[in-house]
Amino acid sequence: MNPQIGLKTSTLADTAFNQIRTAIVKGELPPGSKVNEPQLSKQYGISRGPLREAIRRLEGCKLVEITANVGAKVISLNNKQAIEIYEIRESLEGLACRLAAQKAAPEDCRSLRDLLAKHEQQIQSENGRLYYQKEGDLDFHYLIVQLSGNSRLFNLLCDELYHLLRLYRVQTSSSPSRPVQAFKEHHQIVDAIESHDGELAELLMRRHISSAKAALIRQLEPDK
Amino acid sequence: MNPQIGLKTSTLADTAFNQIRTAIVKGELPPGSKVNEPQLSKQYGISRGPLREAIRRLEGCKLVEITANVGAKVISLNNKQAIEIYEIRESLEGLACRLAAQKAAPEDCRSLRDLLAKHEQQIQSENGRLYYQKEGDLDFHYLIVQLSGNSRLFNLLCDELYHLLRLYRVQTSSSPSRPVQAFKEHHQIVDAIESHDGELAELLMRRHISSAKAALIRQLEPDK
DNA sequence: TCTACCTATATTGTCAACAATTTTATTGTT
DNA sequence: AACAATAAAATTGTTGACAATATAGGTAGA
Repeated sequence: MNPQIGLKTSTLADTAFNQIRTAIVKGELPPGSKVNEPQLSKQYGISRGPLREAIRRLEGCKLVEITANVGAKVISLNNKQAIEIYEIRESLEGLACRLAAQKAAPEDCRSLRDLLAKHEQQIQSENGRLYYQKEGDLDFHYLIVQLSGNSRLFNLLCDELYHLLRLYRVQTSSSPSRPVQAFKEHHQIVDAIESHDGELAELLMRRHISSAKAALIRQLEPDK
Repeated sequence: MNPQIGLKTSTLADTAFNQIRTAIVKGELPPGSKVNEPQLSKQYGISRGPLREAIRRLEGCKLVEITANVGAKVISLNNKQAIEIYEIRESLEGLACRLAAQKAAPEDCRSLRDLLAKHEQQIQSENGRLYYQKEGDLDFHYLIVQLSGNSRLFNLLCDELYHLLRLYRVQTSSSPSRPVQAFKEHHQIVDAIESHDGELAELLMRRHISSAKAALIRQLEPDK
């Protein structure tokens, strides 16, 4: 009788989109590899119609590149492109940080502190440190973007750029190289947000990401 | 014999994508209106398959919103969303400007000067002034983003955000309200770029767009 | 008149078949 | 063996039909 509130029915194209995106970001579909429609169609048990719609959406997210009459290929980021993404990220997360500082409520700051505390605990053990290298850093950035209150910014960063960065990490099998330093910088950023100093928060975040970018560039071997 | 170099064959989905996108940005498909598949399919003389792929790509560009089993609607930007876009634009074009200043070659600066001169001529006559209000301003920003050399940034701004701004302008039938002042600011920005002062160029561009945002907010009536 | 329910219509979601193109394999020639 | 031309296979592009869902309209009852 009730149309099952909260249990939103999803279309095959949507679920395929999510599945393939996950597969790409996890590296199961390696960068540069071809996206074979008949194969995936069989694999997911759907016909090519919805599958192609999913692929078109992936194209919109810049996760695959489509050539007419040839098909889709999983995107492969070269170093130049990775640096481009870092530049954009530096700018946008600076913005997110400034906005977050301007409008952060006390409970928002508490959430940030809680997250930092959790990270501190995890960073005690080597295991936690590894975890932090992998996901903890992104968690922090994720939360700040959320606090910025700019939903389009959230979309842009969390639904698009972060996926690309994950992809790049898998591709180069590299992880953030400076967890302890990053952790300190996170603390400074929260301090700035808590005192509603938007300019400082933006500056610190930009520096933070710029350092990460510099670390990335440093470990690059000469690339075409 | 030759596979027709330069005459790249395009797919029906691609052409439909471009046509519909233009129709949306021009206002022929008004914001909030439903995207009817059978109707458009008939209108463009193609079947629903490629049409749906085109719509999925439009979803990726955030120009339509799709609800499962209901269909696609042309996006309608409320004031909050427009401000969000301006915030992002401010940040990203600041970045573009800084990068452009860092790497601008003499001929790049000449291109900028030429464009400004052209705008100055046009701004003499009332007609030109109207033209400048409509497109000249975007031309300038377009060129700077190009000079930044960050191709993903170019994509983001020129292929996505600018289309949304055009859409919003059509929607509210508003045009940039301060062409003379904007023109002056453009000059300052080019000066900064020419002297390779990235920081200043970024600052000026952010101010420039921030002013536009402020003008927009000023002329807003209270919105839900 | 309003509401609830049912019916009819239209629209979206999905599929399988066909056409067009590209990629791979094969053959023949030098 | 290397190369070009050709044939075969596989893949992409497109279409029309059918199923599932949502929308619109109409009828009965209060």
